[in-house]
Amino acid sequence: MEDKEILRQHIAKTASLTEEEFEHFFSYFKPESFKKGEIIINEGDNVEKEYFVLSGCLKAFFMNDNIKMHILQFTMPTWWTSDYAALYNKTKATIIIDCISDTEVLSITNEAREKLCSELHQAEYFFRWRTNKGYVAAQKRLLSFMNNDAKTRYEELLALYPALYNMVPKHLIAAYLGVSRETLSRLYNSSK
Amino acid sequence: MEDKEILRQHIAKTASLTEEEFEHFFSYFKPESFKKGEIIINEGDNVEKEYFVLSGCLKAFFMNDNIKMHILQFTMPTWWTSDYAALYNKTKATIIIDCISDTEVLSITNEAREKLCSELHQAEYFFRWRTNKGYVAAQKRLLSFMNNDAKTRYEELLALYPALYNMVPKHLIAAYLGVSRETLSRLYNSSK
DNA sequence: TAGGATGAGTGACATAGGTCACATTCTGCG
DNA sequence: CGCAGAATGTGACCTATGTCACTCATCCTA
Repeated sequence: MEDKEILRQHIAKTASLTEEEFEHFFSYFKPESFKKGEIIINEGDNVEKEYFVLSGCLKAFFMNDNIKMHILQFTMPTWWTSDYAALYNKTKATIIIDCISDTEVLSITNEAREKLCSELHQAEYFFRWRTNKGYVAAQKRLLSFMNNDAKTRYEELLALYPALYNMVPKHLIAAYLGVSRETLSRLYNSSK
Repeated sequence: MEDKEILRQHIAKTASLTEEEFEHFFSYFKPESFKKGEIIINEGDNVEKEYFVLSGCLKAFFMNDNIKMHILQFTMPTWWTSDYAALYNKTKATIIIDCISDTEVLSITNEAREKLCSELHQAEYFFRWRTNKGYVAAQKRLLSFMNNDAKTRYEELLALYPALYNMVPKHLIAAYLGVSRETLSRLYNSSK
């Protein structure tokens, strides 16, 4: 499917845009491609854009003392990502976003999004609902952290994204679940 | 300060409304009062409203098997709360919101908020940014959970909301931090 | 095609934090 | 005023998970 069509269908789930409005909406986005391993946002960067993934897979993570990696999000096609704290507050990036596989995105700058939102009420509506959903998902994950042990979280994750199991290395899954790779290895070898 | 004024100043930090627009905005809200211990949203309820706290303090929490309580949020004056998963998706409440002290709020129904947002572009803008901030805060808390031990999280919380220490019982702070009350007690008695 | 990354499994041990039991305040209200 | 429940502190013990050290398999790529 064409880039534009992927975005169109994604937007259409939330907001109603005329053909003309969508063309305007789309004109603010810029296609970009990245290679596996490439870093899109690095710690300390000024963050200017957010990204809508068309194909491939990204991860957004925090590095603790250059030792431990904590993954906030795997970003699959039709999901959005950025260091939103840095993007919204115009501070330096504290998280890193890089490519688990070759990835194509549509990017939009903070400035362009705000312009778009002020020009087009339905764009504002769309971005409000996108974040609403993200907020609910973040709360749910927080609750899962507080309430469940590592094994339950592991099973939850696989139920939600079966594709991940074969797509990303296990030590990254461990970094998402907040356990060591050794513990993760023991968990799924014990549950067979 | 009058209720209306509190809301006005809160909105003004994000959005620009004319006097007339704010009157319209405000007309959708309804003042409500609750007593300490009163339950505002209970598990299984249909959730129709969200709440803007004027005075007092609420907590939003999840009960695990009627045994363990996990607190998602303490809601202090000028913060918003609801079971947003239930409110947005029109599902039954899975979290409980009750009053830590006598509390006054302004409530707005889901329906009214949507009507308001469609009528008034700046309202849409306001609610978009409110959730943006909530999302960033939720991510930050998630990261803190993954990255820090209980003691660090405890110190973080007190640094952020010194008022909480004297306002809410310690076992509730423990339920927010995701540790047992015994552990919390040991933490701050050891750090003196 | 060999050698160095990279990913993964596993045993031994350390430790943060949970659980249980009981003692000790505090506090609101009859 | 006094007492029943909350709220809190603390000791003893348990358990999930982390850490370290080592091994083995896989897969690039020079």
